Amino acid sequence: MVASEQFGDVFAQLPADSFDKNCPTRPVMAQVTGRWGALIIAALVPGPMRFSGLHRHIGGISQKMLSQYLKSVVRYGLVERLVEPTVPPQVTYSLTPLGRSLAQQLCALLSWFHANTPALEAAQQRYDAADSPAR
Amino acid sequence: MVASEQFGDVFAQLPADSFDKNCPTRPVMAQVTGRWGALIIAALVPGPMRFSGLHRHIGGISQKMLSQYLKSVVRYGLVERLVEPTVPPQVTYSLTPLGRSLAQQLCALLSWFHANTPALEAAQQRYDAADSPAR
DNA sequence: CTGTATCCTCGGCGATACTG
DNA sequence: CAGTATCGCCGAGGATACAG
Repeated sequence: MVASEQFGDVFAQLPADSFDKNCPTRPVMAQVTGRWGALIIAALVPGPMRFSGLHRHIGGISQKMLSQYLKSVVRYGLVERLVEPTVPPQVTYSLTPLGRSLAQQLCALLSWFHANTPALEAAQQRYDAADSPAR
Repeated sequence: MVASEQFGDVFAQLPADSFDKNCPTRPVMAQVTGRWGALIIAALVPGPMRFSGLHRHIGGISQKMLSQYLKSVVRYGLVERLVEPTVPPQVTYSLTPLGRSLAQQLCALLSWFHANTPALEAAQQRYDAADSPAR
C-alpha cells in the first residue's frame, strides 16, 4: 500500500462511507464546514460568550448568519444556550462536551491553515506565474 | 481560565487572527471547507487517482465541480496533476506532501463526524421534540 | 440586548452539450 | 478519457428594519 505508513491510525479509520452521497454526516458537515460554523465553535473555546460578544469577535458575520448558525449548533448539541431572565435579556452560549471535542479538531484545522499560509501562498504564486504570465 | 486544561497545546495555538475578516486563510478555508474540498483531499489519501476514478468515488459530484475543485487544490499546491501523454489522455492526481499533511487534519475531522453521528442525531431529535411537537 | 422578518444579490452547484 | 462552455436554479448570505 502506498502511504498508510505515514498516517498511523488516522488513515485506518478513514470512513469509507463519507463518500456515499447519502452519508448522514453530510448535513452536519455542511453546517460545520459552512462559512461560519468552524469560526463560531472556535470562538467559544476560550469560554462562554454572549451574542454580541460573538458578533464583535467574529469579523464580518451578520446578525442573521450568527443567529442562524447558532441555532444549528445548538440543535446538534454542540453548543448550549443559557438565558438569564434579566431585564435586558442576557443569553450566554457555551460549548457542550460534544462541542468541545469537535472544537479540538477544528482548532487543529485552523492552526494548520495558520501555520501553512506561507506555503499555500507561495504555491499560488508559482501556479499563477507558470500559467498565464501575460494575462 | 476555563477550559484550557483539556486542550493542551491545541488551544494554546488557537490563532486569534482567524477571526479577522481579512485573514488570508479565509479563501483557502472556503475552498477546503467547501462542499467538495475535504472529500476530494480525503479521496486521494489511499493513493493517486484518475479523474474518472474520483468522479466515481465521490458520490454526487458533477464533472464541473470536480474539475473546478481540482484546479483549486492544484493551485494551492495540495495536489499534483500528472499528465501521461498517451493517446487517450491519462491524468493522475496525487497528494503533495503539503496536501498529505492537510489530509491528516481532514481525515481526523471526517472520522470525528463518523464516530459522533449517533450523538448528533440524538441531540437533533431531542431538540426537535422539545421545540415544536405539534408542527 | 437578542434576536426575527423581509428583500435582494450573488455565486455555488447541477445538467447538459460539446471539444481535443 | 478528461475536461470546457453555457444555462439556469436555488439557497447562502448581507442590509435593513422591526419586535420582545
